[in-house]
Amino acid sequence: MSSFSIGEVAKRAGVGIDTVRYYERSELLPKPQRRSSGYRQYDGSDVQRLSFIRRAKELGFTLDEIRELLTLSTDRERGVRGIKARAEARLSDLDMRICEMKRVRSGLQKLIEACPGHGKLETCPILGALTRKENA
Amino acid sequence: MSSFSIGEVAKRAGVGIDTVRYYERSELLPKPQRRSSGYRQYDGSDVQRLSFIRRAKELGFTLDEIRELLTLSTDRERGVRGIKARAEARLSDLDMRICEMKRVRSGLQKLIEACPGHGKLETCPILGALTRKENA
DNA sequence: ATTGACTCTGCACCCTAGTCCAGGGTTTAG
DNA sequence: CTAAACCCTGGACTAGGGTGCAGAGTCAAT
Repeated sequence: MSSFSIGEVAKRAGVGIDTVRYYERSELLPKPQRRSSGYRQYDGSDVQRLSFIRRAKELGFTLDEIRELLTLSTDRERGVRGIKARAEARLSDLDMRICEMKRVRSGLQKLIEACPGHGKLETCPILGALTRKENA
Repeated sequence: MSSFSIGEVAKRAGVGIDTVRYYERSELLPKPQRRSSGYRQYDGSDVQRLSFIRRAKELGFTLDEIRELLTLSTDRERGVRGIKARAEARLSDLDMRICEMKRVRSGLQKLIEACPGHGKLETCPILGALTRKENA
């Protein structure tokens, strides 16, 4: 039916041309047909796959993880279970990172609250916290 | 008084030897004295500075930001005010990132909740969300 | 004196996820 | 026919924060 050049498929999926070629090299996208001229030829399923990758990236999956998701998405046996498991792993990873960032945030907040914002350097608690000896 | 070799100063500050040399190249650490043999010679203040860097990194400052903090920490005029301002900028950056991660998290969570974890691939909402056409 | 641990330099390399370039060839509109 | 716009390849380059290596010199203990 309809076939697209690399520029078209890139535009439809909302990624760069170089990105499409990069994904091909990285085996995230199957090697496409070529015209006699050597031009790559794509179809709707490639647009879908590229969009899949883009959206998964927005959810914070790495390209490695996405490669796995793509494999699972064609695996009738382990498919749905596997995908849910990946998503859950991704969720708990996210939770850990959020938690860690909150911890850092509150430490920093306390220091800021304690800092008068003027006066001698010696009185700055932020500097103090960074300078103080280990486990003081 | 007491002087340390690069290996000692690295161990005391909890960083790698190569990292110490890298920080010297990057002008985060002043060029140390050398013995006649060419060996670098450090003292307590270097350990402190390295520890400062390590802790600031744990708070999520980049090496560039740390370079700034170190400059400010010796600037009598703009010192405390400047440092507080950097810390505040860092805090709001942190807030933004936490917020974004929470947004992603809740999107993922919804998909997981909707996923039965078994059955046909076509029924998997996670896959569905990734596959579905833009803004559907 | 010898062994083993340590240090020196300069350079290359790792990761991720692309981006950019040169120097060609191709397609399409006018 | 020609020019613009597109595409091809291989390779270099980016940022950030280091790590590793080779080949040579040095230090401390026995």
